[in-house]
Amino acid sequence: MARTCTTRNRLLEACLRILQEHSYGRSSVEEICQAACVQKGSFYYFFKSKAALAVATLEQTWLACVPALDDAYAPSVAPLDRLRKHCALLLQDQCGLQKRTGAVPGCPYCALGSEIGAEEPIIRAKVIEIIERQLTYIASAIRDAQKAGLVRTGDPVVQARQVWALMSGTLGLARIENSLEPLRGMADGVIEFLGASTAARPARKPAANLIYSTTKSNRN
Amino acid sequence: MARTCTTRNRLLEACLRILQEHSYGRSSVEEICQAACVQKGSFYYFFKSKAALAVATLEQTWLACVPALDDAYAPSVAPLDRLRKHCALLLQDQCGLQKRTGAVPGCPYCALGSEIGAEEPIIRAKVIEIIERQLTYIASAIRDAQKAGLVRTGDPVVQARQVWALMSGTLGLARIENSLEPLRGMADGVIEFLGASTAARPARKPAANLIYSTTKSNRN
DNA sequence: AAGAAATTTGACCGACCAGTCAACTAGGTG
DNA sequence: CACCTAGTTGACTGGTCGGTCAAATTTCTT
Repeated sequence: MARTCTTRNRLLEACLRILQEHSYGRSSVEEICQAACVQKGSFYYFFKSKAALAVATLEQTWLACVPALDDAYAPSVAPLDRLRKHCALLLQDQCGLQKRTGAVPGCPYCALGSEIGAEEPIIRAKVIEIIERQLTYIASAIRDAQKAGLVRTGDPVVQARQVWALMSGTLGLARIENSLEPLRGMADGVIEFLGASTAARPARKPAANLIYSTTKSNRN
Repeated sequence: MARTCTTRNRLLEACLRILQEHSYGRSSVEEICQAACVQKGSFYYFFKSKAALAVATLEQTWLACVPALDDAYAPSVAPLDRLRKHCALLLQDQCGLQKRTGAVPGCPYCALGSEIGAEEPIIRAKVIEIIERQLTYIASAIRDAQKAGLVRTGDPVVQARQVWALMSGTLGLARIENSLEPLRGMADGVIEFLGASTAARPARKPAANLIYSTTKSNRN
């Protein structure tokens, strides 16, 4: 029971890696299989379709970055610093991916959701689900910041969606321009959007885990 | 000389229409030709490749929406109202497209740029070019708003890129969720991002032209 | 060892797709 | 009229892709 095979995980890893380089449409099952050293038949033993693999990859990618997010949004962190850390995580991750692949891939959830969400309902549903989870983090930080009187008032849920849009749009711009530059001002943009009275300087810490990176975990 | 054929324009129109419904990868030349009532051979008489058609379509789409943008950003309009009008235009346009196609397609430039910018340099270049043009409008309004003391200070170019990211991210969210709802708070979000002191109410006017709509112009 | 279950293999299929091409047509010009 | 050019046609090519399948192999269980 314990010793199950790595094939499925290799496919998930390869899928994320390839989705970061091409679009969904240009990422063929064949290519993913080759990258994972798996035969096509095995692929369809584990996944019902290409879209099903994408869904599983999105979920896995999310799970892999939860620890880093939990760390950034730890209650001991000042509310606005949580958002700063979130932005720093995104920058750091895109930076690592750029070094490895030569391209800034942006947010895989948004890329997939935007590209084929309309034609693959299961992918759209998963993307929306993950976005909702992200919004939970952001909204909670905003709520706490409001309670502490650090920012202007307003519906935290509405504001969270706008902060998310700002982040997502910035990642999109980074992807289109293939440049990390837009990401560098992202944290400040978020803070200023929230109307921080006189924001303290961000706490610069070497964050540990990356987001959106190909997972190294092997748990089945 | 004057009476040239409509084939090329029909292809541009059909291309935009189909790009609003599918992704680039799922939009086949065949399909576009059928929608335009044109044979494949004719297609390749006018365009070197599928990517070349996409580039021409982006440019044409941009040109078609310049008048509405010029109107929204007219010097006689108060700086912040220009941004409000811009947002209203986007909402109005997505609304019309939703009614016609049943889906909220988001921004075609971003969708294309994000999907295949990395693999089709000519498309990436055109998308970036159009984004730059949009930024010119936004930055100018921000500059004027700052001069009038309506908003907080800051580099207008940097702020324009962040405002653009907010708009683009909101459009992306609307596309993913297939809902106009995110767009409704977009103008307020932009204004609040800029830190408007005590912003006056937006001027609600029935704007004339749409953005991103299939062009009705027939000029060759 | 025997048998069952899980996993792997790679050939194969039908569909689709971007792009080509040589022949055809219509309209304008001299 | 002959001729030319811009535009049109649709069959065709070479390749790719998502997905299937029956058989082979490995692993687990008894």
